[in-house]
Amino acid sequence: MNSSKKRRLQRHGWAVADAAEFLNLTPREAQFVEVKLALAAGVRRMREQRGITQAALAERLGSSQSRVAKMEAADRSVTLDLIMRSLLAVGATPGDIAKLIRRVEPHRA
Amino acid sequence: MNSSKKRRLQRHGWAVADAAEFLNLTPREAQFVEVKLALAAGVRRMREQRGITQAALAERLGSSQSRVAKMEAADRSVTLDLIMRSLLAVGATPGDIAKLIRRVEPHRA
DNA sequence: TTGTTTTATGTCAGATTAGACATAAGGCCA
DNA sequence: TGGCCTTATGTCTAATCTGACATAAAACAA
Repeated sequence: MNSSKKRRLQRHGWAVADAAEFLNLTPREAQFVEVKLALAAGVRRMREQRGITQAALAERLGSSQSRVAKMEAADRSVTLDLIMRSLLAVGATPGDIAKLIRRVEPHRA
Repeated sequence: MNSSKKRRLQRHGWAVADAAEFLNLTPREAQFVEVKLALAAGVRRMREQRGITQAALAERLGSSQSRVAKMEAADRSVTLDLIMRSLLAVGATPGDIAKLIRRVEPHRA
């Protein structure tokens, strides 16, 4: 991980970690973060595919553009609830969502 | 839905609805609630399968028995975040979680 | 370049959820 | 019946998250 991204993440409260660094977190927490990242990335991808701006999505959600930006960045201040609502708001089906989650690497037992 | 359950849900702040009644909620909100219910039910099922008590799960989560009870009831005061962490805490894999979500009925477009 | 649109970041007050605790209720066994 | 274990419900305060706003940065045209 490059150090500027690292600093940015740390500013937002993440225990910065990838691959080996994930050892800072418990395996379960690391997995949780991965799920969150995967779903947030799904929101961005589907939103862009549909040509919807963050502001437009925010309006559908009754939220704000800044929050959508933070959500897509999987900022610590964003709950899975908002991410899930966003997925549904961009038209993701349960099947789409399931697919995003299934791709997350299971952690070694 | 029987009326006692209905009353119980209403006490907890849910706009009570199933099938036709879901028309109270926007389709997206109804879908969100269904996802939440499905995942919460998954926690209960997997926890029971493994013979773990709510108190034991709470300890793994650094939470309390009462919160786990509310979570399994998909109480309004419980976020998807806690439900997701719980699934991982009872050993659900991303595949397991994906399966729970995929079963949710997509709402008619 | 300049202007326009979109996205990113920072902050805040108000709303919501958190874990904790007490206690009721249910289930089970002797 | 009486204990014992487990789950359910209600209620606190502290912690966290929310939408909103301002503004910076980036992306893209003209």
